[in-house]
Amino acid sequence: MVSTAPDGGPARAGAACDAPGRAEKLPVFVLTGPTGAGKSGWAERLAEAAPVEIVSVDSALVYRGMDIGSAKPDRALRRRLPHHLIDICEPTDNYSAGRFVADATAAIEAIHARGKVPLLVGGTMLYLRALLHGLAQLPEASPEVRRQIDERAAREGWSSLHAELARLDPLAAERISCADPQRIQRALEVCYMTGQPISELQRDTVSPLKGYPVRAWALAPADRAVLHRRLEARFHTMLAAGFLDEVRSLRARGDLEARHSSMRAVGYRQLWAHLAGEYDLAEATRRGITATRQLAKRQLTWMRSEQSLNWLDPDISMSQASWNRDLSQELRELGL
RNA sequence: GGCCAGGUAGCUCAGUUGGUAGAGCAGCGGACUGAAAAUCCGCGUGUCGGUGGUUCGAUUCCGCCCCUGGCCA
Repeated sequence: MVSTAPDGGPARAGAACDAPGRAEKLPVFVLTGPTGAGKSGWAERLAEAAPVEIVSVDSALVYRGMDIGSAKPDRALRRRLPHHLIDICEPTDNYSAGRFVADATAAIEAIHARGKVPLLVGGTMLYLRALLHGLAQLPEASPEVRRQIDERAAREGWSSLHAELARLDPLAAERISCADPQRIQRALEVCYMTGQPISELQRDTVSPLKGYPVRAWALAPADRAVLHRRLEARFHTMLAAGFLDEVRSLRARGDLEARHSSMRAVGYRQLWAHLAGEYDLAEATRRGITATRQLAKRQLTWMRSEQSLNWLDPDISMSQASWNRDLSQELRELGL
């Protein structure tokens, strides 16, 4: 039995919001949406007008040195308006949903303690769901256990490991495809480390945000073709801004490899492969744009299943202004 | 102008000894609990370039025409 990480569970989440003299908990705002929809710009405008601080919900922005290809808000902007959970680890690290929940919960509490409202901005939907709906108390990834599982997979094949999972945790095996190595590995890892089936451990989870009034919006063009055009243009803009050099210097560090999860991010992965000689720049560009579209599509699938979202179309003029006005008004009524 | 090779899904192509066709990619939908910008699952009707002929039946065989690429003039 392995002890779970001190993730800051539900018990801790309640404490910081009991700001002195305030009976009601301060709200948490969420602005999500597919990549390229314009979330950052909207968040920036609101943060200029209202007492909110931005908390990034993004699995790529956490990494230092990944700026252009991740469309990271620049330093000047971050100096002017506080942003949290950006540049908090090295691209050689493996950041995770568990670390995000801990970090985001701490950031939210700190912002509330300052008498401000956190504005969660980003499109990493696993992270957002983990925050909104909770994450089970599970052990962190163990490189050693994963290495052993990988070795067995190389010898016996993943279907054999899926069969083992079916013995140890029939429920999980039923949910997980025998062609999905990543989930088979994780489920087995948890079984080995805790002696319990992951499906059992996942059974009851509590949101770290339980008790906070949450207001959530999704920013997305109603027309998918509009988003596609924007994503293609943005990829070319990134290249013109030095994206390829950025990836070149990440490779030049010498300690990063294609297998690191940071280097599997959209765009980085394809430019890395190009620099490794797998295909030319035109092909890398084509593939990068395709991968971006596919990412946006997967994000939208998550968002459709999230009931609490209010949908906004960035192309309807004046809607941003009225959104700003409404929220600023709401915050004034809270005495902020 | 002549010869050759092609013209089949948005793209690259396979195939039908004549019974109106299927892969990869793209796209679309879905799943998702410490790698999540990850990892997986599902979805294939398209005048088979046009037109005439042979045939019960033509995308398939034959004639003519159009388009693309190559070679020769």
